[in-house]
Amino acid sequence: MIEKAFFNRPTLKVAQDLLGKVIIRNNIKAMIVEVESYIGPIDKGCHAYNFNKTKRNKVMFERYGIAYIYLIYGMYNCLNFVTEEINMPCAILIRSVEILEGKDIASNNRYNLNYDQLSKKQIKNLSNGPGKLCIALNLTRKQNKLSLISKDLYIEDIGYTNFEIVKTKRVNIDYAKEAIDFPWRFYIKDHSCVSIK
DNA sequence: CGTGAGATCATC
DNA sequence: ATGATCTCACGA
Repeated sequence: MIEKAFFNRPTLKVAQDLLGKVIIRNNIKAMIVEVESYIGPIDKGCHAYNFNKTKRNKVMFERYGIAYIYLIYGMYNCLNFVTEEINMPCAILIRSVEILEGKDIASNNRYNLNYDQLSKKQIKNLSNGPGKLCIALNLTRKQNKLSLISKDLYIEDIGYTNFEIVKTKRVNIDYAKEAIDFPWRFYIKDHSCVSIK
């Protein structure tokens, strides 16, 4: 298990170090393939821009090492990892994972089918997006504020480092003014599970 | 393969 | 009114 101090480092560093690590959840192992960083104090794309604290985003103001999960577009959840100290609202959005183990559990969460019953398209769409991976991993707002070193949700290092990191703009934050262009989205180069190239 | 509309609701 | 998204139908 990765210790909590892992998250007590600069958000952009933590985000890149998360690539290739594995989320353990309900007997599912899911490798992190794509992330985005959100840095409240200076980031107009972030819910907590300019330290703006609301009922929804207050978890971001807590200490590093917990999950921030919120509802988006009325029907989907997004999983974030909170970084930095208390009252420094920063987080990392998990955008895509590859299911390594527990494929039947994940595919049942998502499609009510076993993995070997999935179509090619369903396999591709199993967990390659922030909303999709939350369904596959059975994460909802009930897990908001959950510790990232709990038995129900934690991270492991499986020693996978043999990849290049692509750094690019974040997705779907057209309203974020100058922050639109911040290169704070990171993904594993050439990985088939990346949501958008 | 790509495109576009509709779903659906907490938040501001 | 809007969104850190996804699905489906449609056309190529």
